[in-house]
Parts: sequence; structure tokens; C-alpha cells
Amino acid sequence: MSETAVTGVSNAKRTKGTNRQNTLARIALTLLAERGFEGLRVRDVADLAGINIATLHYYFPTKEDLIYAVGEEIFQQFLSVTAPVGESSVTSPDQQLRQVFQDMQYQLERVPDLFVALHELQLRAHRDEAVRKIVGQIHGRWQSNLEGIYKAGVKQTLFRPDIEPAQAATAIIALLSGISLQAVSKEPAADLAWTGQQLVSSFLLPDLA
Amino acid sequence: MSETAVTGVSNAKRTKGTNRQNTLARIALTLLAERGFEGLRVRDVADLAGINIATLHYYFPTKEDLIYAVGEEIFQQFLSVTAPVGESSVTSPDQQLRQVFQDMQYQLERVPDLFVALHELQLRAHRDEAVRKIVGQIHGRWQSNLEGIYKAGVKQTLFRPDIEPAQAATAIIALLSGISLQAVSKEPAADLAWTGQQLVSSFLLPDLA
DNA sequence: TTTGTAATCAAGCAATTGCTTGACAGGCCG
DNA sequence: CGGCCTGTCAAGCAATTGCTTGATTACAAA
Repeated sequence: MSETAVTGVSNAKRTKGTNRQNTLARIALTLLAERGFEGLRVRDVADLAGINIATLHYYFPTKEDLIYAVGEEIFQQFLSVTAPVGESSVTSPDQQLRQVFQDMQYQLERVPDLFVALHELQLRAHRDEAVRKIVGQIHGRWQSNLEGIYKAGVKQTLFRPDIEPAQAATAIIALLSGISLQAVSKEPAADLAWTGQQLVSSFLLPDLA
Repeated sequence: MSETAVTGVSNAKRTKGTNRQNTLARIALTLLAERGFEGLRVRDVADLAGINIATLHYYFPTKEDLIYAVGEEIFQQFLSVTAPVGESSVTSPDQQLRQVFQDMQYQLERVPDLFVALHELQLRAHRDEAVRKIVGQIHGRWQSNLEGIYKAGVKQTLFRPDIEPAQAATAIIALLSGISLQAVSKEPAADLAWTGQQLVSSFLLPDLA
């Protein structure tokens, strides 16, 4: 549906048909976060959108199609949330890394549904090829971002060169994922600022730490 | 290990009937990991157990009761998996910490369902009081274990004393949780051994690192 | 033997749920 | 005007699903 190129394209003309689909996807996202896949009903999505269920199926023939649209929606929202790489040069890599944690903390408070829905998708990923692909995209985005930051840090002799940037990035993602899961579970969560600080300092060269 | 009722729930006779309940809970756990809450059907649990669905409802009046039993089952299994505190004294705290990561890696390969099911429960926790309680128990277990290890490390002037043990433990749990989620999602996961090594060394006192 | 209780099942019920059908209104173009 | 396409809806269908009912068996106490 509507292949307005996902990559690098600006927000050109998002009018007409796409609007309704986006609205539905956004409503579904909220509902998914609120009730999980277990409680996600296409009827409820239609009702909340104020349209007939048949109309919803006119846009999304099957429930799966709607779910995949939710995945795309999440991906898009994370794109707009992820720090643009353009600013990479103005700050030092270690500050950038700390910034990642601060951004996350901010976004966790601002749009928790986004994270909950992502976790739902991630759990579904291991038994749904299409979902796995979408989640993979989101992770790939994080991965390349963090990897880039780390590489820059090594180049500036800030970070330890004996650590593989890819490995570091993967571990950081795992940490962020775990923290966000704690945060949305109404449990005592790790302090993001503190954790980020700790992590970053373990990457710093000994004589800089 | 000990069957001392953790929550002080029903402590009736543990003879024949309990066996069947445990069997059902274990089957439900597998099914939960395989299909998620979305696809968990009491009928399927009964079928896999080779009993009539009415018989299942004889033991678990409602589906929720069965789910809570799954939570207890997970808790019990994690108990038997968690390193007993008794051995704390034979190994150094930093080795214990590394061991936690190695154990996790081993268990992730051995009983991945256990982790998947726990993640399902954790996602459900934020909208189900009873589930939240059970998940809280499991986390509390990890928390006190890790906290104890860290405290011992500080006492032996191995670990940095300027880090709150509680905070360190919470962060480690988040990391473990994130890694296990990656691992069960058929995605490139963080290398547990490596990550654990990094984490531990960031806790070590500078002159020991 | 009689009686009571725990365990089990075949059959089914009421509600839900994803999706379909057939119709209809409004706009656009020849 | 008349055909055609898009978007919308009321009604409903077939399958599913959690749970119930009424009956039956096994076994132990009386």
C-alpha cells in the first residue's frame, strides 16, 4: 500500500487516502500498547476511528495488513525520534552516547505506547516473518547509529579501540531495550541517566575515564 | 527447591491433583511461548494434556487462573535455575557476576521457552495486577541475588564503592532482559560472555581493571 | 451393599470475531 | 444523461472460544 519511498524522503504530500490509513494505524498502535495482541480487535480500531468495520477492511483487507501498518508506523515514529546523524559533528561521541540515553528517557515519558507496541512486535517477531523484518529495520537503524557513534569515538581516541563497534552497539541496544521494558511495566526501573553514564565510562579509554 | 508457598496462596494437599495442575501449567507455558497470549487457547492445553476441556476447567475455573499458574511455574523454574546463594563464598564476586551471564547463556539455549514466556508475562504486567506481582517476585529474586554479589564485591574492595548496589543490580537485570529478548527473537543478539565481561570490568576498581 | 465424593467426559451454549455481501451515495468523465 | 469508480455502511455469516451442564466412572468410607 502506498509506497511513498520510506528512505530519506521528506514529507511531501501526505494527503487523501494515506491519511485514513495512517489514522487507523495510529489508533491500532495505541490499542496494541493498551491491550496487547491478545486484546487487539479490528472492530475497536474501526469504532475508535468512527468508521464501519467494512470500511476498515476496505483499507486493510486482513488484520495482518493492519498489524504490518502498525509496524511501519512505529518505524516512522522512531525515525522522527532518532537523533539525526547531521548533528554528529557538533558534539563529541561520548556526549552523543550519553545523549542517546537522555533522549530515550524523554521519549519513554512522552510516548510510552511507542515502546510498548514495539515490545509487542518484538515478541511476535520470532513467529512472524514479516514482523521480524520490520523490527529488524528498526534495530538496524539503532545499530548503525550507535555503531557510527562508537567508530567516531575510536577515531578520536576517546573510546577503547579493542572493542568491536558492532558488538558495543548490539549490547547498548539490549540495554536500552531492557530498560524500556522495565520502565513500561510499572516496576522499579533502572535510572537511564545513571546507567548511560556507567556504560559510557566503561567504553572510555583508561586515561580518560 | 523447597515448596514453601511463596505467596501464601492455597496450600492444600500436594498429592495427586497437584501433579495434573503442574502438567497443565507446564503445557500452557510451552504454548504461551510458542503462540503468545494472542494464540493461547485453553482447548489446546487440554488437548495436549490429553484431557477434556471440562476437566481442565475443573482444575482451573478460568483461563486467568491457568495463566497465574503459568506465572508460578515460571517462578519455580527460575528458582531452580538461579544460582543458589550458598555457593557465594566459594567464588569471588567478580567471578560470580561473570557466572551469572554464563548461566544465562546456558539456560537461554536449554529452555528458551522459559524466557519467552517470561517476556510475555512482563508485557502483560502493566495491565494485570496479579501478573505484575508474580513478575515482581521473579525480579526481586534476581535483584537480591545481584545486589548481594555486588555488596560482597564492595566489601572485598573489588568493586567500586561509589555505585549503589541496588542501582547496579537493576541495570544488570535490564541488560540481561534485553539480551534474552534479542536472543529469542531470531535476531543477531549480543554476545553474553563478552557483554558480561565488559560490564563486570566497568564495576571493578580502577587499579584492578 | 450403600452412599458420597473426586475426577472425567460428550455435548452444547452464548458471545465474540475476522471478514463478506449487497447496496448506495457522490463525484468525474465522455 | 449514463456509466464508472471510490468510499461507505447495515446486516450477517461461519468459525472460534471460554465456560457450563448433566451424566458417568472409580473408589473409599460407612
